[in-house]
Amino acid sequence: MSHTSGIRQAQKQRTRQALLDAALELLEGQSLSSLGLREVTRAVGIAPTAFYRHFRSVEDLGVALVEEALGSLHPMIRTTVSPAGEGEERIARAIELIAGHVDAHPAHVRFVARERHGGVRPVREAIQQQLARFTAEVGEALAGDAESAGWSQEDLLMLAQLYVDQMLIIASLFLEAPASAPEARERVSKVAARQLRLIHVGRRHWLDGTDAAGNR
Amino acid sequence: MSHTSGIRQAQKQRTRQALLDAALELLEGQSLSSLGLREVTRAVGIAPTAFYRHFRSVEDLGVALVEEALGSLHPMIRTTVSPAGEGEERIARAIELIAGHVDAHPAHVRFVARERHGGVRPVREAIQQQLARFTAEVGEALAGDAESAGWSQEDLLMLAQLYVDQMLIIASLFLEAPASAPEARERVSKVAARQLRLIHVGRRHWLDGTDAAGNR
DNA sequence: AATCCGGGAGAACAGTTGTTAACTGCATGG
DNA sequence: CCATGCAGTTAACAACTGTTCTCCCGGATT
Repeated sequence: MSHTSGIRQAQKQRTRQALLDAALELLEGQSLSSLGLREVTRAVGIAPTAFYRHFRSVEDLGVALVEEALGSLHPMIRTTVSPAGEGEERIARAIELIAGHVDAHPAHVRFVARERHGGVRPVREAIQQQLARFTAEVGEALAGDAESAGWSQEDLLMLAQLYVDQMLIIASLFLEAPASAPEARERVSKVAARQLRLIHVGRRHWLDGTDAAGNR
Repeated sequence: MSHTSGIRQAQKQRTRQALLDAALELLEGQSLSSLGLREVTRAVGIAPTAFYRHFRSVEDLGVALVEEALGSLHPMIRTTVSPAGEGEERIARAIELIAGHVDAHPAHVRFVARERHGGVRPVREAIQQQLARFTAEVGEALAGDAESAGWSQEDLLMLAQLYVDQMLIIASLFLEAPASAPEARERVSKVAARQLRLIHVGRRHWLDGTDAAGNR
């Protein structure tokens, strides 16, 4: 049996993390499919062969990066989508939250945006899977909302998907807006807010023409 | 002077096209940043050094691929977005058109989706530039629409951007839905239609709470 | 008919890559 | 306290990369 504690295990996880960090940094200028095993170990300062003690391949490392980038983001969903409040205020808070996350973890965001449609199948699928989880969670959160009364499960999920995709788009827009240019950031915020607002308006009037409303 | 015609020029453009085609095919399983010059020439059947007669680097070839993938798509915009008709019908036609395009040129679509956030700067920028053109064109087309009366230029552009992004999302969804599974395709069509419909509803009620409407 | 031009071939270069094998040192469990 | 396990090292491998220089040959130009 292997204890979870101990100097040995701790050191292992430390170099493992170093590999992840180094890879993430190297990935700012290239895609995962061109990231070399030796390149990563060189950046960390260990022998190339030591890589195999932690990952079977660079693909494997990529999948681990997906978990690191998106795995810890799930709790954030509930605390953002679900709380009540006026629509306009919720939109502003969501955008602020996205901008803050991009500022805090730009490399993670870039990685996800890049590898979502990237050349490495397992990584692509891991991301899709995480995003599907997000969609399901957002769907649940939306279901608890008063504005979702009368909505079919199908419609709720399509709206959730719309929101999740929009989050990614907004995040990648913030990523491209240099942190040193507050004007660009503000422009992105403005446009993103309007888009979310339009979706919100569409949501409010979604059932207007339905039989359930009686008119038509 | 170099004549535009002649056996010589024709043959050159032929191998150039062969390079583009081979690259596009190789890119189905990897990203551009990992595509090797030799890899491409090997697939075409010419010496590695001959590559330089056509492109200065793989990056250069990538930019050319962007032009090939998106350049010829601009005329399609007007003929899709602008023609009048009932909203529901326009949505169905747009989705059909996207599905058809993905079926006809899957590799091109995959390339754009992949390299839009990919690791090669010049290619990324070329794509962004083309998409910006699309946004402007869609914006113009929307401006001529009766439903856009009273809309500010800013709002029109944010809606256009929303549409363009949505087109890409839908296209990449079709790409992932195997052409051999009509059920998956149908599911994508259904969800995409609902999303476009919701955006359309939001568009119709966008100005509802505005002073221009007199109320509130 | 003679010349020129340029797409392509060939060889060679210095580096790089992933992966193997056999090793060393040290924290760990009995 | 000693034997074991395992993170990390060193050396070596065949294969591959982008790029340079030199050459060749056939269509184009005069």
